[in-house]
Amino acid sequence: MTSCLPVTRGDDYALPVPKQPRSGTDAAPSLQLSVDRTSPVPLYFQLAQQLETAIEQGILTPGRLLGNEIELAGRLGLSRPTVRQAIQSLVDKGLLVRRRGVGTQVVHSHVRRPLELSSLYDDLAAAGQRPATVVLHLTTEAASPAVAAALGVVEGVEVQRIGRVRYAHGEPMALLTNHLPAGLLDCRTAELEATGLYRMMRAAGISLHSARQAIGARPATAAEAELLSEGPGGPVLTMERTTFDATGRAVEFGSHVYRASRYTFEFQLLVRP
Amino acid sequence: MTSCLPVTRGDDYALPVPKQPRSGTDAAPSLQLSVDRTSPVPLYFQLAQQLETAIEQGILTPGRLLGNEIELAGRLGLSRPTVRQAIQSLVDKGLLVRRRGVGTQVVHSHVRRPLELSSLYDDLAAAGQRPATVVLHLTTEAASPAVAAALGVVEGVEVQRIGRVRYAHGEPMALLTNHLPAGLLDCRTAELEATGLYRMMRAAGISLHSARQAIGARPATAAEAELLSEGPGGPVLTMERTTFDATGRAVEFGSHVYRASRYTFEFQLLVRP
DNA sequence: GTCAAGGCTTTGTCCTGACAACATGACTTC
DNA sequence: GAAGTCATGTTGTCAGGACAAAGCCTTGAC
Repeated sequence: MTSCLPVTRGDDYALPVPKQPRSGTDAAPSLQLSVDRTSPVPLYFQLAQQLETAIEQGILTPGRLLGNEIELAGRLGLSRPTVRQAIQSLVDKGLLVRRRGVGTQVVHSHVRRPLELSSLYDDLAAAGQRPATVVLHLTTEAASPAVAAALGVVEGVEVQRIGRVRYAHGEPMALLTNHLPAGLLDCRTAELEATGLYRMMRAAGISLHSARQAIGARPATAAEAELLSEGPGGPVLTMERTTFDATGRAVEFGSHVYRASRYTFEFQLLVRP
Repeated sequence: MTSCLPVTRGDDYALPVPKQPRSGTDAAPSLQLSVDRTSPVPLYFQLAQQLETAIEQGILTPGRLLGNEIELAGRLGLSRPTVRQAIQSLVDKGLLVRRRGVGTQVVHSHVRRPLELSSLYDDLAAAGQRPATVVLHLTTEAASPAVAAALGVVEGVEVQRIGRVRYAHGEPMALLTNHLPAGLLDCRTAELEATGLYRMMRAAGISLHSARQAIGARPATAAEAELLSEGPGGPVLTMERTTFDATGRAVEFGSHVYRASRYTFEFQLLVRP
């Protein structure tokens, strides 16, 4: 267990005016950072997590300069590449900004999390809206041309089809239709109604890697309006998504319809330099 | 200029069956990679670009294994960290997948580009749809509560307001309303009608860093329907976006309305592990 | 007073070397 | 024949050092 004390370093005892650390934004972090070398968790990851929580908790305030990398490495007993790797991971997340000749700075608020492959179930649960699900149908059928193209399978091959209504606070929010390659996931109605599809897939060892999405809008059909308790012809948000695993095989094709009056897609995104 | 020849390495002259490189997916890349040490372009970046174009052009086919990092470094006269940095940048883009003990593999098709901070103008131009713009108004006004909150300024402060109609192939596509902090950008109608707002901002040295977006839908108002040549009450897609620069200051707040019958948001996204 | 030159600080890039963790296939043993 | 074990190959992690490039501030000259 390597630890490090707060306050500044040892170059503050000589000069009367000890040469402020340059930038107007105060530096000299008074945080306690430490790494545990006996832990199997990588050192750079330990450091990154501690910095991230410090930012989240407001201990590292926006605009604040981190100490320079060399000094930080020395304080923690790490090498500079390790510290750089930790910082880089937070830069990739958009929490820090580096400027050569200046230092590394905490980004000025606002930025929270970049866009992730979100699941409606988790989003609702995180927002405290008690999600609930009713399975409308759960069948296997021959892949239509559109489904076959999305999943990258031959037309007419057997695929699993899941139809659900998702509720929040007892109100219908969305109509979810999903197609999965046959045999990929052992779906049962009880499970589908208790949790989200992505959770089930992850639990089954399917690693979600990337997805292709299209978001649009159109008037609701009569059947959709009925199921969503919406006026006929009212606008609905549509989202089509094909999800791929790490090897690039499509593992899911979803075609979802949301009540426009109750739902919007919100996300954050970063510009890569 | 360090260069490297195609074909395999020198361990193929002894054994009758030269011990295939393990995996079923063929390895032994026959690509020509080279780095120019006199160039100011970083070595890792040169390598990353060459690998990326090789993947885009299909020279590196999906599922194919890259040679291992040590050998690749040796062939190019680079060190392993440099090669790793190049590979890592492509992993971050979703083009490659690493698996410990196995190797680095080209991702299996589909994946193209992750979501970027896209500009409608550039998107249309890239799709070959000749975008055109008409400026409706270009004024400065006192910030409304909503605008002030989005831009992080005090209510009532002067802000610039831009209203535009964006056309594609002569058809109206979207109504764009943007608010900018006063004095940030010298906007002129001629420029606004010739290019996109983001291009102007980048050209003015404003670095776009991150953005917060919300996408929804609603019925069009009478005025919107008129401007968009859409039936009254027809569904429109709405997008609100606040863009931040590297220091976290809001540089733009946009409130856009798209014809749902003509436009959908399409994007790719990655899951970070 | 203004502008240019130089020095300092900090991150960016790159190298060398080493060991650990994991996946895979072949071998051995039961 | 099946299961466990070992060897091998690959990426993951980490150290320590060196120089380059860029930003910022101070100093100096005009």
